[in-house]
Amino acid sequence: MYDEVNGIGFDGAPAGCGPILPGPGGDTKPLRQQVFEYVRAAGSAARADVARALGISAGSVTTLTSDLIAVGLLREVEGNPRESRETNRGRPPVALEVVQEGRNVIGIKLSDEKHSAVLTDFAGNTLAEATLPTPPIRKTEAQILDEMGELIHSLTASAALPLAAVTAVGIGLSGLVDHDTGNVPWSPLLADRDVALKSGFEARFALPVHVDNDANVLTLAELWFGAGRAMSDFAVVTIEHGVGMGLVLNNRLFRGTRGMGLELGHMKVHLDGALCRCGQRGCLEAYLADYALAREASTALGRNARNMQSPQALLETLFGEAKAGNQAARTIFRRAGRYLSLGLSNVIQLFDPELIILSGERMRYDYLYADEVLAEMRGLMLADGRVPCKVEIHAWGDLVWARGATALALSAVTDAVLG
Amino acid sequence: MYDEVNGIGFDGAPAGCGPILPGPGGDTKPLRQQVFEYVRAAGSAARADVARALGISAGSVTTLTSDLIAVGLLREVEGNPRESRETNRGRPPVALEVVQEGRNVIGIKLSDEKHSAVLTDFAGNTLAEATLPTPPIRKTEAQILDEMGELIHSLTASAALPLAAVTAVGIGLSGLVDHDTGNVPWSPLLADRDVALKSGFEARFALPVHVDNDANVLTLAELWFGAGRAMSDFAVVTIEHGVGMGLVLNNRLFRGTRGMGLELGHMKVHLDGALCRCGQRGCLEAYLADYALAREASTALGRNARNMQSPQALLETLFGEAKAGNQAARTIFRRAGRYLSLGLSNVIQLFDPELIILSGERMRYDYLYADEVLAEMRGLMLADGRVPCKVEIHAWGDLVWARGATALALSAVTDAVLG
DNA sequence: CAATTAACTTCAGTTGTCAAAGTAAAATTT
DNA sequence: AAATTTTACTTTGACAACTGAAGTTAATTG
Repeated sequence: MYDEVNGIGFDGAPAGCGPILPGPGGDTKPLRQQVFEYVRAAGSAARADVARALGISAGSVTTLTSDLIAVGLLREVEGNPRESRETNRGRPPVALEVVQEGRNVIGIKLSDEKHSAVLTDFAGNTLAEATLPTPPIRKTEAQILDEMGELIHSLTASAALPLAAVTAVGIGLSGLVDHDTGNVPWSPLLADRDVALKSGFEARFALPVHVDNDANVLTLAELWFGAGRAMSDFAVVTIEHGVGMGLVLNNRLFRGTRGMGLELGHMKVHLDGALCRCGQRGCLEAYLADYALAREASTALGRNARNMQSPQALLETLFGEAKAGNQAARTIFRRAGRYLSLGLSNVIQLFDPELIILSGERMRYDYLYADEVLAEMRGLMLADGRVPCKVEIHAWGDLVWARGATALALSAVTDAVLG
Repeated sequence: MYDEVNGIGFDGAPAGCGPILPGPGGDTKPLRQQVFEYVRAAGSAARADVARALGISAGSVTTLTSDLIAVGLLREVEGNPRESRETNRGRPPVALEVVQEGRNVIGIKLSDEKHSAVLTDFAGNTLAEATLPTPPIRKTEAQILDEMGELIHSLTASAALPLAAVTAVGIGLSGLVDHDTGNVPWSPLLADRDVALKSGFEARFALPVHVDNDANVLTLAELWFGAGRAMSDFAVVTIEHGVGMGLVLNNRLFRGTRGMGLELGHMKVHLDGALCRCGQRGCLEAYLADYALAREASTALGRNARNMQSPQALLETLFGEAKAGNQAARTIFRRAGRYLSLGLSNVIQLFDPELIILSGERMRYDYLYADEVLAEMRGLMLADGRVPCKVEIHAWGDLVWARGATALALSAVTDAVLG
């Protein structure tokens, strides 16, 4: 267990030095795809803009775009050229845009009380939205597939599109989700373990599907449609029934090296601390998630186990009491806030992102994100010589999560069509 | 502070969707450099090996290698072809190797009691080693430069090389180090803040220099010369005077998005916990670093402030007592061990690496890495559906850290020569 | 109106890469 | 000993991607 100083591996065989890289080099996207993605990201862009942005010659852009136009992926925009440009001189640019018709995708966010879904076109425009209330019980794979079937049906109906017009589907749900295989080893929404959601879905609907953790899906929403679009590195922290996290490194979603990291909710913040629903002690979630607050609430509000309300309602009551000045209730939120500060400071200390986005329904309890909490968070960091990390609160609803799930499908379809 | 559901940015202007990527696309190294680096990584390799490994045609390899040979970066190896191959048939391969002469680099690891340095050639072979004892006091920039001057002199002298034969220098030291600018906002080794070490060094020695945090430098040692060579993602945790961490993601050192992340030592593991030398409370370091153990040691051993030994000696005494069965001493190590478990489980929970390497002088106190600690660490993780992360102990000496610093210089020189 | 400016197109030329054919050097078989 | 097989390497022609320069188009400006 204990290697000597200058042990094996450093002065052993003269087998060269430097990292041993596997297979062929990096994964740069082909220029054709870069052009397409630039145009989609910009909404619309002239060929000259593309050339400048990607640093390639104007000639190349002509070749690439004429190909993309021929294949029906891009088209020239009629009218209003040179809309908001500083100079009005010279030949007016011809804007290009994505042909959004024909390739539509669906994004679904599964929750315990209601599911949400969005249908968008290939340019990311929302065509239809749908929600479906659902009993807050753990479900079988068949039940979840039924519910998703309903959502898909109501989306296609309200957009007046046949199912065949949908190219791919993205799904986000909480729990441990293996994005690569589409398996769900464990989820609070599902009664069974190790559900092969991807293959089950594809067998049922004959549609390619991509599954991911809900925190990742929300992070994609920020990366594709929100504040993260212009930012190469940021973190998203969600507080809902549990505590989740998503991370973007170098403009790409980081999923952990083996596909399932970033379990912020189960980061330990106290040795032998509060009991978490995962069975361990001292998890951040055990101080912050709604069940953690709820179990303290029943003590603070003097309610016994018999006249128990739903955790949801209990929290609302607790929040009301705290607002009204109930000291016991206040301290519950106060402590949760301090643990949130601690968790966030650890995220910054370890990942050093440009921005942290706080999200989730629970962010409505403003005790949690009071300026006090943010100040405390900054106090818990080594500030030496670093620009303080920005923090934003985005208490967006489930439809934004569903939107993020479309990004999952959108990028997969893009890769498939342009690869 | 509170944005409405479906707030700004998600349904605002129709400005397209998807990440807005900056400048031109990804950073794939040119094939010529890939060939060179493959040969260096392999120690020596035939053209056919290169073709197979990089997945390019034999013709391309001929072109690229003949160019690299012409420029004097590679050469054919005389004699012993086909050394250890399964088949002996066919035309024997001609091995290629890096021309190691002519481009030498120096790596320096600065510490508080002794500095270490290594001189290597362009193939990473050690040509000379040097160490320099130094008083354990904070020094000015001039003093540190003087000391490095001594090291450089003794290295070049013992390798019988002129200073002009050294192409670049890498330096690793503890503290906050900005790798990009070469500034040191704070270091326990330096009396001043915001020392511009890179520019000071280059002004004095007229040699390009690259500075980094010592944990990063050790991580590079593992990536270039050690266990991490064949691994794309791993973490290194060091316990010395403080607690440090390095992380490799996708075969590359991850420095945090703004160049200074990964402060594992100041990850908070306890709200309002033990006082850390950074002035805050509850840092991991405050339970694990030698000063943390030392301050408990003086209590446990019944020594008062007057007959204080050096922290180093105090720790040795404490370790001896614990080995001998002193319960108070044992509990000190025991608790430190539990906090180590906690810190490691958090690293795994967040980054999900393939391997964690524990390193640093303090790893000799086997209480810290007893199987008990590792078992405890595993107990603190969500194990669901994941392969447990391997843990290795590498208690290597400072010369290995210095070796890692050469990697800093080596990769910079390689990029410069082959870009 | 011509001059200017900027967007876009065309096209010859360079570069990087491959596939296939050819050459080289060994072991193995006949 | 000669022929065959096997593997390594080189050469060559072809192709695709991209550039840079020249040319075309479409607007504004004076």
